[in-house]
Amino acid sequence: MLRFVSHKVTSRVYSTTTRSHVGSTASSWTTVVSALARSGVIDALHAAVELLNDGDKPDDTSSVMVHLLRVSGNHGYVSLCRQLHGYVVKHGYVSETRLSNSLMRFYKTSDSLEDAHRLFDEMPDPDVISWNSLVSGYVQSGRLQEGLCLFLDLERSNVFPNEFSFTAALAACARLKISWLGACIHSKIVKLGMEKGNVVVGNCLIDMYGKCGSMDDAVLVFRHMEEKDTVSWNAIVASCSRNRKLELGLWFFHQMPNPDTVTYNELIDAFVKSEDFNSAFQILSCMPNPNSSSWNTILTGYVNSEQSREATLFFTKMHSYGVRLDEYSLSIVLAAIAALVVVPWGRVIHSCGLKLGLDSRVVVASALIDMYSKCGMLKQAELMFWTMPRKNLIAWNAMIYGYARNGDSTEAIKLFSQLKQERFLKPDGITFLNLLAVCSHCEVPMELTLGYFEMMVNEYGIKPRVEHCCSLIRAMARRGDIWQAKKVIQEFGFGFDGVAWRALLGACSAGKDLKAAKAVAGKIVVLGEVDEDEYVYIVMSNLYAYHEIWREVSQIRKIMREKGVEKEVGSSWIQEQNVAIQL
DNA sequence: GTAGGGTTAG
Repeated sequence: MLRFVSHKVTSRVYSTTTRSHVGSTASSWTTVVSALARSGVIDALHAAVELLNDGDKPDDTSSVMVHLLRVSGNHGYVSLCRQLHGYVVKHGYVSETRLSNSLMRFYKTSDSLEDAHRLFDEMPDPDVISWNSLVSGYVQSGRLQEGLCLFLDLERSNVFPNEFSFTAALAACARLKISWLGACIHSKIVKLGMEKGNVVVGNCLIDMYGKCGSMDDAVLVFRHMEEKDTVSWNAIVASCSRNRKLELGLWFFHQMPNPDTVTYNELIDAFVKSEDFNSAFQILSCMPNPNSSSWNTILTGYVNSEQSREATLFFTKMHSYGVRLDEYSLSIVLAAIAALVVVPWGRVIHSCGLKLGLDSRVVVASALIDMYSKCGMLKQAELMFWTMPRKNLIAWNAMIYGYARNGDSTEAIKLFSQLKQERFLKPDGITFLNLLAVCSHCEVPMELTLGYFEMMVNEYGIKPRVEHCCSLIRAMARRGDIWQAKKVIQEFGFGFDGVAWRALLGACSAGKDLKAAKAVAGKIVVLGEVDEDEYVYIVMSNLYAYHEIWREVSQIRKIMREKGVEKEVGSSWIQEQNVAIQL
């Protein structure tokens, strides 16, 4: 028995008319299907459900089911769709590829990628559409590696990939910045003669090369495209903006026939990235149809250039101008507020989110977790985290970071083990960075810390970055194991990275180990990175002062004065705070 | 009146 409860009360026109056609099944189903295609959707669904419950089976059941699934899926009738799936199984239509494809589309659009995948696995012969649907499902929900693995499975299967398969894979390569695979796919596209005659393929290639930092290749693809649409132009302007080629971007913009809002937003982004906020404002005030994104781009620019105060002022301006605030506006301004540590403002944005119905969106909720934990309000952060309806990895990472930042290693580790139990989530490089950070400045046994590091590399295949090694260095140095820490730097090939040595210097300084600090500072001098900031000078000067070697202290102060890296009032305290938190 | 794809803000 199927049960359909629509969102609104409807008349039963269709059910009565269809009832009168006793015996003429075909015509009633034709009525239903044509109604589904045009208007009167809800009535048609009611009629269809009644027909099915009456045991009235359409001749072309799979076609009718495809229609019903599409329409009820589009209208958000999730329960009805699942029941239709049951009907399909019960009446033995599951092995029909096009019907399964319809069901897959429903599952992936209703956030049940796992159900879509399960369905795919049960299909006797999936076609290229089944494959594309699943690959794009993974790519669109941000599970890029899994999407790419599936694409590679498709390549190995007996199904032949088409343009749609390649565009989905290229999108994943772009976001993961895997240019070599992107280039492989490009050559395959050329070999198959697909690079001409399909604008979307060209657009994806421009975007992929642009995101991978290969500006020249992006331009080359753009130049060779026979047909260009607005997206092609926007993609090339975006590539210029991303790769800091403001002049080139402007040049393309002036050639462009019909710029749209996205084009102008890209230009705003290009100016903001080169910290030319005045030009960005100018575009915002002159462009034809500014939207929330146009404003958000400037807001993001302020946050990224560490002008949090300006960001909050700009947000106020957005509000007073009546700009529609979306989930991104809220999450960006929350990042600014978190940096400024102003809880009352954070609360205002929280209630703003509640009012707009955006508070449970992943970006907003994660930003709230981050803001509350940066303001030391862990209980509030926890409340946000546990009440989130769908938690993605960003939310988990934000909460682990919250514990790490507040020095609660027990809770951080507990949450990490809970994350490991999650079926569809996998810790990433950021997760381990937060976890190792908490190990490095709390009383976590060294074996456990090393265990996490090895787990990251061996179990999850994550290549350690210099930041991961810095945490390990701090953890070792904290236990006085400066020379083992030094070995870590060299073992992982970060010997030429000033960041790693600075981390070690910080560790030496915390342990008041002057001898080791002198050696490490010497290394930084050799690397030629000593003039980058006053950090090395300040650490050494403080360390000499601690050991009461005043001659060296005044010597360093003299060098600092000469080089113009004068220590500002209070900056030493800030430095120490930074060393203490170091996340 | 059958199913699948791309660009911007995070």
